[in-house]
Amino acid sequence: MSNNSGDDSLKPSGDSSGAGRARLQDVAALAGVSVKTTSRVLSGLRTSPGSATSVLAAAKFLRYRPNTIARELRSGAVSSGVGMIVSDLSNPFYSKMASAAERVLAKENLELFIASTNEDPEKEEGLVQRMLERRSRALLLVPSAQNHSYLQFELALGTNIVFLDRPPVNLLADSIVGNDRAAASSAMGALSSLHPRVGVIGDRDIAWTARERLIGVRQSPGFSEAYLRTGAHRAEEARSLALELLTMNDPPTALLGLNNLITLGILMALQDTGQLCSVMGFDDSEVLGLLGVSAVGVDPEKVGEQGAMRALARIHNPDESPVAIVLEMDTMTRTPLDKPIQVPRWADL
Amino acid sequence: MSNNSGDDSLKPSGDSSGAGRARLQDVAALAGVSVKTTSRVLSGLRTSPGSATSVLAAAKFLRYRPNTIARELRSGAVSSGVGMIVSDLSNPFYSKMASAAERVLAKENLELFIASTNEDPEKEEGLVQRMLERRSRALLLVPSAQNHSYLQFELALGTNIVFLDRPPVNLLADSIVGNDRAAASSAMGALSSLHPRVGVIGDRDIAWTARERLIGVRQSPGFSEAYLRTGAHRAEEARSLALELLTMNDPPTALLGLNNLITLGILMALQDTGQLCSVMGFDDSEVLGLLGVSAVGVDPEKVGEQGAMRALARIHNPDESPVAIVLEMDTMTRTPLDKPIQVPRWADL
DNA sequence: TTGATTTTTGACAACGATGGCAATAGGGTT
DNA sequence: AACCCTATTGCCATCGTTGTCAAAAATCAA
Repeated sequence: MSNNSGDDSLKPSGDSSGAGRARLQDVAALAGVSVKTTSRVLSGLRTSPGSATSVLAAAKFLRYRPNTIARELRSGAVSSGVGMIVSDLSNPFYSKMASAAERVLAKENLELFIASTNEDPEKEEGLVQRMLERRSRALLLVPSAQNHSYLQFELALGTNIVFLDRPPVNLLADSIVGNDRAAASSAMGALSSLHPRVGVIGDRDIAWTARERLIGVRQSPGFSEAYLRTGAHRAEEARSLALELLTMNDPPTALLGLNNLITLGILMALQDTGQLCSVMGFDDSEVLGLLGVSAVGVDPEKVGEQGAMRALARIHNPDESPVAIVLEMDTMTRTPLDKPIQVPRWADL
Repeated sequence: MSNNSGDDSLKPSGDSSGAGRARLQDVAALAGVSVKTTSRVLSGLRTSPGSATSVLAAAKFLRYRPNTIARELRSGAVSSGVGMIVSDLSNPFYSKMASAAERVLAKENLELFIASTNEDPEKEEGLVQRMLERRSRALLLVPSAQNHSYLQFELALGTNIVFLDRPPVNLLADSIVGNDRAAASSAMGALSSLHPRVGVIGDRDIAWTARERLIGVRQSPGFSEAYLRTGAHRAEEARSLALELLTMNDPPTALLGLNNLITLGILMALQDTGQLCSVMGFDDSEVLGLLGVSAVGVDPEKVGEQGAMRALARIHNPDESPVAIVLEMDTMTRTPLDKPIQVPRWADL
């Protein structure tokens, strides 16, 4: 009852670093009960009302905050965090994905660590390893690398890995992707049934989505290599490539942008030349909505949400076999595809 | 030398959960040295070449990965993660901020946890507490709450907290904010010197930035309450409010949007009515650039970057006194402010 | 060869929390 | 009053890693 006289191992004091924070032991000493009882009260297990009140009072007085690190170590060194690795967090496409995932995970009291590869495949494995060293409960991965066999061992160890937007290569794991190839094919088909010459601008072929879209476009009747330009990664690069196409002798009367930044570049080019041209783009956004540009793509929020749910499902039922979810891509038709897009040329004013 | 016969406490086996991962102890046993020597080799401390090679080989063979949780617990229960709490990760303004912070922190091998309050002040304290329970090295906070005295104690304990975009209330802590009031005032001044009637659309006054911008606008000569509408939080709400102003008997000839989503709503309204109207907006974005809308604001990447750097500085030198950095807001003039903005009315086609 | 010095090593204890289990206190029944 | 049964409690070990410190081994000088 009164072992609070002659205390010994109380070491918290005014150290400049993280010290000074109350530990369970400190709360126990103040409340006059054992550490274990304190732990029990704070985790809501059965205790006598007496110890409950004194422990709660002591905890409040000392502003006790449990130490997640210690708790996680004790309970099997499994973190309550989920790692997410995206290729570029500043791209709204991925940040929306991250946001949706965060929203889903927060409901289950799981936190989200985020890291960005900046499309550097070399960086991917390093970041993945760091997430694994943290013993994340799951990993949401927008892969940049071309080979994921390095994850085989982790997967066998029971790590939950979900691939977002792009499937794993040489690995059997959960994935949420869109049917990029078919969507690209049908977008190209729709445009080329209305236009004699359709220009296509594509990304560097680092990402799976970029490659799939290219394949789809090439498969479509009406496609011509002469009107294809690839290698654009930022909007500015796409702008130059679009200008190349638009200044040809027989310029295309429609342009297809194979991702959101590229489509932006196309619009900039149209603004530069003032040409009349239909446009269609991958990955919808506010700009496209406002300018009436038709778009095709998956909703990144849906990918993030489904990915997070997939991870939760796997956490709760680890022995399920991998599921590959393919989301249908929605086409949003705004300006009819035979009509040109108007981009205001404000710089002339 | 050969204590690998008659091993005892080796417990990793085919458990379905996180078990099965090699521990330092397993590597040590295989390499035939003590746990401590193993630890030393792996952290690059001086050892004999012999133990170094055998340990490294064993670690590689067993695919050993250090356990960050245990490591952090041992070294003072301080995490190598930095927490970031934003109001809305799906808003590009904040995701760019987060992206820039992540980039800076990654260079120092610090990870980033992200959580979103969705502008709910109630949620803020809970999320902050969870980050603190993780013993984050620092906290980057875009605050929603109106009072931060609850952080006084944490600050005294040596937690590094940096406020981003909005300053702390009732607390002395590092902050990186813009001079919203002055910028709003001068934007309003610029517009009203050219236009007889300037309409202003503002946010709900939950955020400090929203309140400051309103104050600035009100202080400016030429301001009229009759042409102010507030309470817009999403683009759609701003669109309705803008329509209200545009359908008045004496509609404004210029509109000022007090944040990025609002300005988007204004553009949608102009598209609806087809009216000629100048526009200026807070927080620059691609849409505004493409449509030639002038903008004023801080670069969110700069806020994120500076905030992260501030946190790093404080981690390295904890006894520094709090610094409040005020970033000048840049004005980006595109379409001259007396000229109307053209928003293509594609829906009529 | 001996002793002094340096290098390399391993036993042990910690970090802060929780699970297992035995000890104790409390309450009820005969 | 003696018993049993349950509710409550506290001791100890443990999670995986690293700091401390002293022992052991290797190196060097005389």
